[in-house]
Amino acid sequence: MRGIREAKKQATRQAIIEAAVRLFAEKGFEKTSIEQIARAAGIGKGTIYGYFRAKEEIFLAFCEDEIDYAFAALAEKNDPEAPVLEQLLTLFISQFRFVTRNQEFGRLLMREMALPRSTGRAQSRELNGRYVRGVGEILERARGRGELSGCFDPLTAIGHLYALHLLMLSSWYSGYLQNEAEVTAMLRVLLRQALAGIGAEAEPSRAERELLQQLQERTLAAEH
Amino acid sequence: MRGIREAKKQATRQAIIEAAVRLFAEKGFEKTSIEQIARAAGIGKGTIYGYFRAKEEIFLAFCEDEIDYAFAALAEKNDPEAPVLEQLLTLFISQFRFVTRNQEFGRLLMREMALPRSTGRAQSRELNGRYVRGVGEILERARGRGELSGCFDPLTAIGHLYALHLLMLSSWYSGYLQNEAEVTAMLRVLLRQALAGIGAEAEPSRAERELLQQLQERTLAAEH
DNA sequence: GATAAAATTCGACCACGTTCGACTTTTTAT
DNA sequence: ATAAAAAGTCGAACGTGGTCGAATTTTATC
Repeated sequence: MRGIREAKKQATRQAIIEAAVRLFAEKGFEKTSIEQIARAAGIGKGTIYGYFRAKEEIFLAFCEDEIDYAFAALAEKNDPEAPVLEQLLTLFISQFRFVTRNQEFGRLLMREMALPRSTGRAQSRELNGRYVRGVGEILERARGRGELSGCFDPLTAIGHLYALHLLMLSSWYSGYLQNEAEVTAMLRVLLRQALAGIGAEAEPSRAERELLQQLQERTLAAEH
Repeated sequence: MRGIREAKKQATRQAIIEAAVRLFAEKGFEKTSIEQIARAAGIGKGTIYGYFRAKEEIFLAFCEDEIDYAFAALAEKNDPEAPVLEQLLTLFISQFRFVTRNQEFGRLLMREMALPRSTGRAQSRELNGRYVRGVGEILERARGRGELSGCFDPLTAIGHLYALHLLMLSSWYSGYLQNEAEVTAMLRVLLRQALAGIGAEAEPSRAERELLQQLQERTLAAEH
């Protein structure tokens, strides 16, 4: 019976994650102690470190699961034949919602994903890679049906789009964009512009101009 | 004499920063304890918290000073009549060098700037704002001398460029870009494309294609 | 100059994340 | 079946960042 250990181990691991997530959601990440998690999971404090190297890792493990789920849900919701702009918007907004459902969770996750410490690089790249490939597929399909002019470089195109995704999250966390409506409007403009560079058409609009004006004041004003 | 306090206060503050920076550079941020900083600054542990609310804040105060200096140095080095692409590159690379001179410093700083906790928003916006305005000025000058077609929106243009700056740093910390040469080459391509969208011309190249190919493998490959 | 009020300093203290090594349970080898 | 090895468990102990209140120094008032 080689399996007794394996089975227990997975069960314990899951128990830790579940206890942790429940407590994190209740009281926040920083206000939840390792000891409380251990108690809630019915194990000793030190045992946790046999499963996770640090408190943060428990949280990231949970995020990985959540992201799996979110991507699956997205794939179901997304119409692979919709205009490329709409598909990208769906992807970005879904990421936005995930990240902002709990602000603290999202910040920790994004910090680890976008600016990982050297020990977290592999994890970061795995998560980023999934995202990047998601964007790539959308672009590839759009090219396949002629929506994008053929002469674009997939890597740099993805780069631009990924950059906008970072910009969106950063703007949200810095307070430049304050709600989903603003985020959506801003993304629409920026994505359209980026796609124009890639090889779709872009036109300005009216309500958007107003938002831009408003944001301009919020962003460019010097503080002193 | 109302000044005795003020003078001492500034001196102590500076002493803390200097001691902290020296120790951070010697042993790293996390390996340096508050008590060690206090000892090195010749004061008690608790006193530090009269000047800074958290360990991290000591470091950020130092960064602000450094950034002042870096921007001043940049303004001196930068040729305001050079092609817009070169000016942007100078700015981005200077940021890159600052941030990567000490990897750990840079990561902490960028995390605080790009994804601030709510208490750090003001600080984040102040630092970001400086950067954003720097980009804006470069664009404005370029437009003034006709290098950019007049019909671009300054805010979204800055958005795209700022996004690329985030992308660059994230790619470096995730290990996708591994040295300054790669960063420079990649930035050149992406900036040129972004500027084309804004209203300059862009053409591909040869050596760049090779790098892109190489990066594509590094970035898009699925891990399993 | 004396005294009250306010600001500042300090290290003992607290709670926490992480490490350690003694102990228990499971696996492997004979 | 049994012993040795390996893997896993545990809470005491350690070092840390941050708090607190008593003590000290500076400022304000007369």
